[in-house]
Amino acid sequence: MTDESAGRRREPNRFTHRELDIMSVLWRQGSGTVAEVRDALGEDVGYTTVLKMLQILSGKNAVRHEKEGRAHRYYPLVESADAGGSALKRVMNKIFHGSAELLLATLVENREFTDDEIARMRSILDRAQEKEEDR
Amino acid sequence: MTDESAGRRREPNRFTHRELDIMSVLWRQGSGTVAEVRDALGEDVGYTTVLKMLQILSGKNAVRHEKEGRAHRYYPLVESADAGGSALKRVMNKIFHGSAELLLATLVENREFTDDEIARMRSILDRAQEKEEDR
DNA sequence: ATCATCCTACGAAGACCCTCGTTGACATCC
DNA sequence: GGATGTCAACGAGGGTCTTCGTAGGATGAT
Repeated sequence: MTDESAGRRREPNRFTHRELDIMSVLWRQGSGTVAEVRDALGEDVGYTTVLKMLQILSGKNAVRHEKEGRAHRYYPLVESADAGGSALKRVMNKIFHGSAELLLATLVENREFTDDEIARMRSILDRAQEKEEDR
Repeated sequence: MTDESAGRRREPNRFTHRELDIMSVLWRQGSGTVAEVRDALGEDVGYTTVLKMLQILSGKNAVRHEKEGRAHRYYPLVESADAGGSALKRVMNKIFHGSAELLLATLVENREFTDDEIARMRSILDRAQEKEEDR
């Protein structure tokens, strides 16, 4: 049975659970060798497991690697903002009926923010509105 | 190999892709029989597939069902806000380094909002700030 | 040279996900 | 009564995901 007929999506920038763990490390740290990524994952994952995941991600063109000594250093090719945009879209559509407001409301309900954070979030909205008015 | 030792998460309110499709229908419509859910999914999915997914979701206590004539009517037990909160947390932590601001910025970058929408989002932030000041 | 260490590469094991075919129950229509 | 249609239940098939064992190459120490 093919992916398509099985109904599986091959959306761009979509990662499996473990792939996302790995990408998360690379986004945070900019790059990493297998050993570095493995250390950064708090969990107890085998060395070859991490290597395998990075090889799979290479196959998907989500990362690239360069030789560094005897090892390889991996760099993310997919931007976190792109992956995040896809993920947010999916969450917004499937769970929040396509409503960004509902999404934002849930976000602020589940965490407390400082005044500063709220101010910065407000200015993000201000900028979006200015852009809107320019059109 | 158990789930735990395999490193798989059994996080609450976490759904597979297809499960989320089904839950999404139930959240939108409040409830549904197998046939109704199947119709609501735009895609071409077999009847027994939808039934099976609903049975799986029952096993996870994500839905419950009542007899209705010869059929069963399914109701969501998990709230969409709960599932959304978990999903947002995961996206925020894995992709946006735990930054809600970065998340919001990506959200507004990927979609254009009307003045009204932005105003309502702003008032969501206002309310969050008031709550903060009360403490 | 020999050994230990660190690395990549390969492939298989097993859990998981999603699919649907088949069966049997029950109702309705002719 | 027999044919038809709708339904739940079960289970198997095949793809995906994640794991790691093993092999083999390179490097450095003894």
